[in-house]
Amino acid sequence: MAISKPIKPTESELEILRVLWDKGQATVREVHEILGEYKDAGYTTTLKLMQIMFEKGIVKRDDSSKTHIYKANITRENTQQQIVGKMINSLFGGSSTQLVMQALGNHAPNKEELEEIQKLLDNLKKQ
Amino acid sequence: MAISKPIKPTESELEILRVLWDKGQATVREVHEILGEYKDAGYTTTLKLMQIMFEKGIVKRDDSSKTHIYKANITRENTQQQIVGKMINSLFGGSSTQLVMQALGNHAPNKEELEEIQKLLDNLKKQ
DNA sequence: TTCAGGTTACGAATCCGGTCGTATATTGCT
DNA sequence: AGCAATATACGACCGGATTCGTAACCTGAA
Repeated sequence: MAISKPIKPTESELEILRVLWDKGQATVREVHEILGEYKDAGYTTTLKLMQIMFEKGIVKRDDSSKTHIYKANITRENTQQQIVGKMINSLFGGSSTQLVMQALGNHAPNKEELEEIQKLLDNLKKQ
Repeated sequence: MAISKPIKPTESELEILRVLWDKGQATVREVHEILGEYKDAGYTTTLKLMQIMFEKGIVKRDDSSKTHIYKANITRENTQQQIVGKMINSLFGGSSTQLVMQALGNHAPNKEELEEIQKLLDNLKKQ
């Protein structure tokens, strides 16, 4: 397994990544309009952000036509793992269980989700 | 229950808070030396940070003697909740279950912890 | 009293994320 | 060709976080 550098997207970058992950790919305008539903920043702000993300290697883009098409260059799963891992260390003293208890305690899941977690738990017990 | 303002400690502030939470209280020097085990910043940097945290109300202090004694002014639990809640929304589309699966999948807990989680799960199922 | 060591206070420099204005290029239409 | 619409590129600014140098202030020991 290759060692992945500690990518640390900022808050704004995460918002953009979410759009890219959901849609698979998108132009600056598409991203900007989706973000615009709950946030108001100028178009060039979104553009600049995505350009910087490109320089950082967080996204890739197809610039063969005038309107560039962007895609995420890091996976949702990896990013989640990075961030959750760091949080477990910095906030929960390295105990994933503490985090799980917190999350379940304050955001109770529904029946189906409970089942899902139960299944995973059963699997872990077997090992 | 009083509405708690959205306190958002920075990364550095969290490091300091962790020391304060663990020890209950500490002087600037104590905090600085503990942080120094894995980080090197000048003493006055730590001091300034803690002074700013005091102004923000994140910590309180007893300045009756020359060497001030600091304590956290927000609880670990509240802070965890804040941050985990935000992460669930921004990274897991509002699904705490997704976060739980992530955490358990990548940081497998031991037997005792599994039991603990199982207990909580059973409780949630009853509701 | 005097001085050395440790402590707080404070201002300034720097860095980085986020924001935007403006210039420049490309494209399609008339 | 000329124009309007839309894109990208780029530099500048703002604010907050972080860092540190220096001054001012105790306090205990010699």
